[in-house]
Amino acid sequence: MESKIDKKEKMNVYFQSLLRHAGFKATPKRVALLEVLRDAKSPMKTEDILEKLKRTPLDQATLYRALKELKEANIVRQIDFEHGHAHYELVGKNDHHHLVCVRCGKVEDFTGCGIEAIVKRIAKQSKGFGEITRHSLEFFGVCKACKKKER
Amino acid sequence: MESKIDKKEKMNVYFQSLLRHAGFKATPKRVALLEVLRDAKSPMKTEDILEKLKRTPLDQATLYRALKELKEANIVRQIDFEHGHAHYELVGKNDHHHLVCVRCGKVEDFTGCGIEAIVKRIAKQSKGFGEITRHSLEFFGVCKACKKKER
DNA sequence: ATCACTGCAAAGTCTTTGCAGTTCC
DNA sequence: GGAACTGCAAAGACTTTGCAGTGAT
Repeated sequence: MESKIDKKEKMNVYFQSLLRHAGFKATPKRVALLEVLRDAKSPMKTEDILEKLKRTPLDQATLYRALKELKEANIVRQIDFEHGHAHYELVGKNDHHHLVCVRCGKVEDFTGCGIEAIVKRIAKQSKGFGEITRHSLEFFGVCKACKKKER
Repeated sequence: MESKIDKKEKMNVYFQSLLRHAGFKATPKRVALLEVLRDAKSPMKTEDILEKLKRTPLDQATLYRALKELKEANIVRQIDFEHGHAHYELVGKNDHHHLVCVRCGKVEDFTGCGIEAIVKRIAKQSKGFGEITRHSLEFFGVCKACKKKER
């Protein structure tokens, strides 16, 4: 179990340095926030982030401010699952999207979608845009569990 | 100019029949709403829809209710440009997405992105999802006009 | 010591709901 | 006539802002 502790410690240092390099102060709360996002299995909504941070309570205003700045620094990504509120995840690999169940909200990751070629083609074909920096791509459907309950 | 009038008249009839076939009543307000969306050059926010409908004033609650039902009937599509509010457009061709300028909000259409192959592959590879009904795909960048103003 | 960060309370924006009255079929 | 639609007012959900105090470098 020592290795697990070590890992967490190392990650703290990593997040501290990540924050400092982006021009932020490496406060315990921001490090804790990044740890929560790191440990999430899918993008989180603010309510769940605050719940997870109950040991280092964080004000919602502070959370929203931190998330906004982390987004601008490209450390955190905001995602819209059409649930009426935003979800957030750490920026990791780029080619990484989601399948969302429209019934139960379940989210499954999908990597390697190979959309880069499309992005390149669009950038070339577009008359008004010279630069495409980012794209949103989420898939919506019905998961097998919900499909089963159908009848 | 008569042909233009004819077209509008025909479209009224078309929208009326569209509404009725979907199980709605073909009220003048709903037809007018669909006409506004039809005439839009890019997806509209509710504020602009209400402004366009000033000749047949529509309550915002009624608008939101109508849009919700039209979405469920797959007559209207809701789109997220990350502007803090939803945009709506008529469902037309399916393979149709947008380039959004993150500075000025300008929207350019893009057709023929060819994502169907990706969707098929994802549906096949996914363990938990048997059915993918829809996807969101928007591109964000900086338009040439904003790029010019940069220095 | 300074400037970023934080909490608290309030406000802001977009969207939804309850209910009574109206309109379409 | 009845179910769907509408307007009005209020509430609800999510997010942002102002300001005074705290903490990291």
